[in-house]
Amino acid sequence: MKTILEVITIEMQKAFRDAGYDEAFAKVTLSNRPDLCEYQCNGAMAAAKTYKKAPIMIANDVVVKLQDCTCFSGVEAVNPGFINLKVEPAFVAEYLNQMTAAGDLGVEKEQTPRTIIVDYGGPNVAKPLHVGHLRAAIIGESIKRTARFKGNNVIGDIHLGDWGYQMGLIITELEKRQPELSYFDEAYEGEYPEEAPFTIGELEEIYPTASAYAKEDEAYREKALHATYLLQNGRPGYRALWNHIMNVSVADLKKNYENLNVEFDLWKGEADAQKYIPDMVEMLKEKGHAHYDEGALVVDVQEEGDKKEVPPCMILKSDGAALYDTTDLATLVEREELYKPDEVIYVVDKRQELHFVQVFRCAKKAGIVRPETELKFLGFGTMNGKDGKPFKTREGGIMRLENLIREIGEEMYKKIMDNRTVSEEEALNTAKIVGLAALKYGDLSNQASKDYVFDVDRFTSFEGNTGPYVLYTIVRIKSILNKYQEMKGTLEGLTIREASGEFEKTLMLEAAKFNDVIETVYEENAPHKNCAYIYDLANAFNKFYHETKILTEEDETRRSGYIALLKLVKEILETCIDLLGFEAPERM
RNA sequence: GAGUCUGUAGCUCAGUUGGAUAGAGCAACGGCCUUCUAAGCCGUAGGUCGAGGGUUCGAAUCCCCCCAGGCUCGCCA
Repeated sequence: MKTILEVITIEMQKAFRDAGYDEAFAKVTLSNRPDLCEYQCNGAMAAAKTYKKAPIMIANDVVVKLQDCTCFSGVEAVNPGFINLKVEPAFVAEYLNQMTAAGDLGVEKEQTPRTIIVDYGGPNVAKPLHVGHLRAAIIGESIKRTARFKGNNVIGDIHLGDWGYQMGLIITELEKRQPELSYFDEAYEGEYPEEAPFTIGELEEIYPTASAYAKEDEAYREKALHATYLLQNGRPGYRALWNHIMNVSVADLKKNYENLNVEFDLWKGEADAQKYIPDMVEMLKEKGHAHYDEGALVVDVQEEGDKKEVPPCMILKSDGAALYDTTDLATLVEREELYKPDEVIYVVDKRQELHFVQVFRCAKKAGIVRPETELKFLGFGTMNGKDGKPFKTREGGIMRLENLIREIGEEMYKKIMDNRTVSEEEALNTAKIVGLAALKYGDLSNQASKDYVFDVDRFTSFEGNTGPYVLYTIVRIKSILNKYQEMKGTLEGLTIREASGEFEKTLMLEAAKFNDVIETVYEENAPHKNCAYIYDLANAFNKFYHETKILTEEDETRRSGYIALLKLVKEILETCIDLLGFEAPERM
């Protein structure tokens, strides 16, 4: 169904036409003066130049034509030329009833669904997830869910860092520790064991150890590089080890992302793209896109209008090895072949912007993707500590993600046990849900592209504009609805009535914004606007709640109207937080 | 050095893409629980929107120039 702004704009367009003006000026927006009106149109001022007329005169002409419109309870032209609109309570109630009946709250699906790949996550195997991975996961998940809600075919890809030097390092260190293993015997021709010769804990220790050795010991480094080379060229023992590393590591990653309520459709990685590299390099050379410069194979991506020099896209190093650019390009080749995406969204640290500019230009220039394929870079800022510097543990180290999540969960658990008398088990479960909401809301309520201050104390205080506040609001609504259902046996078949009070009308107008908000959040890839909206809606509800006796309302028509409204508000809030990637508990 | 992003209340952030009197939360102060969950609600105080110039009916928003800070700048990812 149409958004409420669209409905009102259509009325406004009609009025502009009837008054003899171009309907293009009839854009209606939310009012920025809620004391004066609920919606407004500033088109008369924009039209003043075209028609060489005072804006107020145009506004007056339009207002006359709006007099019979049943949507409005008040239409007014105000100097210098604002058109102020107050909507009829019955109109809003009717709109909300349509939303209730419409399924998915009346959100218009994409007419021609597109295939969208969201590339987020990007963890390296054999390394623990840390706070640096948090934003990609949280933001990417929300982008994915929103695009999917709008009816697109959305594929989330974790894009593992599972290839290259780090693997050579691990293999080298393993060989040093357990040279007797069959993986290192070149003459060995039997089956390799099914059990990995290490646990995830050992693996996480092996990599940093090996990395440190390699920096000090040149021979060790050479060995690791050679091991990388042998792995990439298919030495069976190394491939078998690689499989073990992958299995052990991916199992652990899945557990961690599950705790974050983040789910990938594809667990592809850099390794999957490798087989596309030789043909791609050949193509780039053949078509004349690539040339050698200082020994390396590069593709120029400088374009006219660039304010500064854009370095070429590096395809092969002087020693013939592939690079970051190469892998990302080959991944696009793979994606084009397997999924033919209309759009690929990269949710990565904004510091990688230049790299992606190079890759995107090269991919377009060389025809790796179709000209109409949208390649989007969604760079996010750094998560800083209270001191404004990148977030660290109290000891100054990098914070592991599982520790961060656990700390927040424990903090929540304490608060819940302090406040309420619930069973330990329920408190633990609730703490987990609320903690995750605090974490995600805290992140998503900031503009993704900006750095933000991650303040555990603030997020766990759950006052004001926080995830827990939103959850608390939902829980309150659930509680009322449950009680009503106990009395009446059902919550079905209720109708929202026109508002009888100011707070109720505000709440209804806020609820009616939902479709417009989702549209904006989707188009702009802006989850923080989703957060801002649910905060406003939660506020509107809490104000209404405070001044209205809902369950004890004696007029049953009015009471069932309240309940119908609450049911819709709850559904909106739950839908919104689902798009943000968290959920509400039954009680708090 | 070049490019780029950021600068809004003491702190953390919004600001509907040029609209009317710049908004929230936290922190501070004052009120509201025998009544649907007080993790809530109401109120007070807090601003030269980094500085200056320009564009126009109108600028936190667009342009120019400074100031301060972050980030990036070919064989790492």
